[in-house]
Amino acid sequence: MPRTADHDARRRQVAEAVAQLVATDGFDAVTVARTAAAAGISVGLVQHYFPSKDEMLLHAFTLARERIERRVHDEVERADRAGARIEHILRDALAELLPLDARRRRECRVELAFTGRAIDNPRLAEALGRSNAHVRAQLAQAVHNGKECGEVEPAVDGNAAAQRLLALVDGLRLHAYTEPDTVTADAARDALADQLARVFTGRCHHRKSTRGGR
Amino acid sequence: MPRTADHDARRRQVAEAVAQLVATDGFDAVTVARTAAAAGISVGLVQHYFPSKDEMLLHAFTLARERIERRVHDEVERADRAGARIEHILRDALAELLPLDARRRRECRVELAFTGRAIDNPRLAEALGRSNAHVRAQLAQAVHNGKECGEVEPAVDGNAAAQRLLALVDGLRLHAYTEPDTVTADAARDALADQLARVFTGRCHHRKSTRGGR
DNA sequence: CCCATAACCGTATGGCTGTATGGCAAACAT
DNA sequence: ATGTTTGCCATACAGCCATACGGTTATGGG
Repeated sequence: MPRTADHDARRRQVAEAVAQLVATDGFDAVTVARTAAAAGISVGLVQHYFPSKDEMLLHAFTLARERIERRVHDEVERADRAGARIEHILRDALAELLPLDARRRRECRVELAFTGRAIDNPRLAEALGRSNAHVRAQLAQAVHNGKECGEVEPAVDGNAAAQRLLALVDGLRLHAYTEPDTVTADAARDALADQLARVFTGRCHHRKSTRGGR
Repeated sequence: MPRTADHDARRRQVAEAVAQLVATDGFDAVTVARTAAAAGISVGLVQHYFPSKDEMLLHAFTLARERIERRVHDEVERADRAGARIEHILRDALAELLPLDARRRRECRVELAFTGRAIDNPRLAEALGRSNAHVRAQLAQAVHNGKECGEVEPAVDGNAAAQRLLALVDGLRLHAYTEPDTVTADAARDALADQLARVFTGRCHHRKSTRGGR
C-alpha cells in the first residue's frame, strides 16, 4: 500500500471548517469551494473524502453533536464524582447548551443553523432525532436515579419529564440566541433551574451514582 | 392614473406561493422563478412587487406569523366569550401551534423553516423577535388576568412565566415536527397542559375577561 | 379619442454552484 | 529501484440563480 493519510483527521478538519463558516458567515455561506479554502485544502480533496456536499454537512453535524454530547457527559461525570445533587448536575450540564458566553453562543449558532436545515433535510433530521433520543435517555436515566436516592417522587414519569426538559432547553436556546435582549442567557438559566426544581422536589437520602445519567 | 391593481392582494398571492413551496418542497426550493410559477405570474411581476428576494421572503414570513397570531387571538376571544377558564383558553390557543393534524403540521413546517433561516438572516430574526415579543405580551397579560380572578398565585412573575411557556411551546413544536414518533403531538399537548397547570394553580372566584390576553 | 402611466411579460446575463475528470506527487511493497 | 496504489490538486463544465432590462398591453384621466 502506498502513501497513507489519517482519514478521520482529514474528515474532522473539513467538518471544523464547515462549523467555522456556519459560525462566522451563516449556513448559506457553506460551499464546497469555501469549505476547502477554510480548511486549507483543495476542492478535489474534499471530494476525495466526501462523495457529496450532503455527506459533508451530515458529517459536520454529527461531529458537532457528538462533541457537545461528550462535553456534557464529562461535566456530569465530574460533578457526579464530586458528589453533587443530581438536580444541580443536570442544571450545570444543560446550561452548557445555552449561549452563556461567546464560545457557547457560537456553538449555539452552529447547532441552530443545522437544526433549521434539518426541517427540510431528512438525513440531518435523522441525525438530529438520534442525538436527541440519546440525550433524552440520559435525562430519563438521571430522573430514575433521582427516584432511587429520593430526590424525585416515585410517581414522576421519567420519559415525559425528559421530553419536556429537552423541549424547554431547545426553546430557550433558540430564544436566548435570537433575542438576547429579551431572553437573556441568565434568564434562560433560571428558567431551566426552576423547571428542574419542579422535578427534583425531594432530598437525597442515600448517595447513588448517576452513572449513565446526565 | 392608468391601469390599477390590488397591491396587497398581489403581494399576498406571492407570499402564499412561497409558503406553498416551503411546505411541499422545502425552503431551498424557493426561487424567484419557481415562486412566480406557483403564483401563476411572471418573474418580472414578482420583481415589480418586491425589490429583492429577501424582501419577498420577509413579507411571506410576516404574513405567516400574522395569520397565526390572528387565529390564536380569535380562538382566545371565542373561548373567552364562552366563559372558559383562562388556563384552558391558553391550552387550546397554544395547542393551535402544535402539529396536531395535516394543516397544522404544514404550518409548523413553514414556521420552523423560516425560524431556521432567521438564525442567519437578521431581517427575519428581527421579524421573529417582534412577533415573539407580541405573543409573550399576550401570555403575560393572560397570567396577569389570572391573578386578578384567582387562578394564579399573586407571587408568580408573569413575564418569566410567559417566557418559559413560549420556550416550551417552541421546543415542543420543533420536536413534535422532527420526531413525530418519539414526541407525539398528543404528548406535546399534554406537556403544555401540564406546564399551564403549574402556573394556574388556583380557582377563579370572580369572572374576569381575558381581554387582550391569550 | 388618446396618451400617459402602471401592470405585466419574456428573455438576457454574469456569477456562482456542485460535481466530473485528468494529471502529478509521494510512498509502501516488492 | 521500481511499479502501483493512493493522496492531492487544478480546471473544466453544465446548470441554476437573482437580477436587469426592454418591450407590450391595458386602462384611467383629459
